[in-house]
Amino acid sequence: MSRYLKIMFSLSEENYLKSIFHLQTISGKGISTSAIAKKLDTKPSSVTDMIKKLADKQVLVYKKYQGVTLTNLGMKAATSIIRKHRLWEVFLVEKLNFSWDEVHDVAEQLEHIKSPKLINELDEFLGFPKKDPHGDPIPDKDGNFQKIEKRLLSSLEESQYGICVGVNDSSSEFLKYLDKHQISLGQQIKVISKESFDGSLTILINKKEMTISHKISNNIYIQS
Amino acid sequence: MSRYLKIMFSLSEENYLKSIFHLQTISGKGISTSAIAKKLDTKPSSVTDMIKKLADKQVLVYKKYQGVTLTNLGMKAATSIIRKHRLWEVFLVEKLNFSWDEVHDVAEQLEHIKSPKLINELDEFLGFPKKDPHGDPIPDKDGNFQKIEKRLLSSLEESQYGICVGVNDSSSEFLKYLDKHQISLGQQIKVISKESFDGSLTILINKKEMTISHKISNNIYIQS
DNA sequence: ATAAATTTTTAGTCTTGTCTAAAAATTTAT
DNA sequence: ATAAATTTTTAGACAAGACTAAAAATTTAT
Repeated sequence: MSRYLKIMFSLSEENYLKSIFHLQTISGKGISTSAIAKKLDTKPSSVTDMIKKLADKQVLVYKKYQGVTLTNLGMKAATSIIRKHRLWEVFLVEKLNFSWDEVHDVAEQLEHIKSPKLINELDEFLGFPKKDPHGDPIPDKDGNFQKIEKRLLSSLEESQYGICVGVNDSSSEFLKYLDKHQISLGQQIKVISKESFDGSLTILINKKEMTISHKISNNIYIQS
Repeated sequence: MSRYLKIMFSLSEENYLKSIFHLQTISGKGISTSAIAKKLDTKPSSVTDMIKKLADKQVLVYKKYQGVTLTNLGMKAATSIIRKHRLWEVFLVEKLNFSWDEVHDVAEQLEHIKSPKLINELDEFLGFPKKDPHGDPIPDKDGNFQKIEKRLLSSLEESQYGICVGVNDSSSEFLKYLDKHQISLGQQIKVISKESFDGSLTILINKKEMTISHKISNNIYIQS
């Protein structure tokens, strides 16, 4: 048997776990109180309180003033929430006519529904998708997911190219920008020139040339 | 315009609204504090507190010691929650292989998801169903739903018959009982004899005779 | 290496929704 | 019609999760 009892998490606890997981996949190190506070749009003092609760529940390791790290248990819990979030996103886009910039808020709610049968049946219903509408990998039932080696578009040099495979910023504003300029997943992007002064790129996409700022290219993931 | 601002309800408030609505459709009169407490498995004192809050929000009328009645606003809010609950039940049974005794707990969670687009798209995706898996009518976008004139099986007399159109008790135990004895929606049921002493019925269903207690026949709805 | 700035934690408060115990009102019974 | 039983409300407390303000620890700067 893999576990004796399923620990239950409150809505708030789940949001903390998810945020810490995301911060951890980017920055490796122990995650600071203030980083979590910023991500969750709350106060550092509130984070300290919650961190203690989660440490008691064995999902993370906490040493005063030194930030936190998820334990294996915490990683599993976080992955399970992310699996739910991304499967619901696929459902919303593929079955319910949502566009990729509309799914996030609803998926944030749906990810907290507790029912193992629900999520596994949904997975099957959707044909066991491997990626969500933003190109992010969907963990399977056991929490495993393919690490796609992706780079930021901003890291490409002149005359290099790649396929757009994901976005870093999933905000509605950014996704609408991409739609407006007809940039979507799976498209080939070639760098025509790179401006060293401000990092802006002139790219070839859809047989059209366009110039994008560093802020844009720094939020688009590509694969070679 | 039908309204200027959409009032938001907490999870708890929504559960109160739904319970009061259900109690009101059965017993007509003002709903007592203790009836609500029983339905929600909570204490009367807690109910009094919540009732005051809901009265402030104009969704019900409350006079001390006299029970409560939903206002039109409250009816609308309750109907909207019931619409969501029943649509999700259809989804679970028709798309995700849930049986009718498994849907309730999950639908209780899903009914609180807030997104008008989500529920209207789901409605369309399911082909605008008119009834949920237990035979209960699904309110449309505007809150209207067909009142099906249904009677309790227990009210039938000898040699009368009807079609099974719904259940009063949606508990998993009761639904499993029905499954085990092959009683399902749409089936014809004929009363062979009625025992006046304990109200038990001998019925003909599926070309088979069987005897059921009053408690069972009092939880099955039929239509002539 | 010590002072200044920043970050983190603590202590105490607030809100939501619940509870218990006791008081008040209502209903039922004699 | 008054007493007894029941129901409802009030008052005060508690847990979760957040906040503010102040104290403590750490990091940065001189």
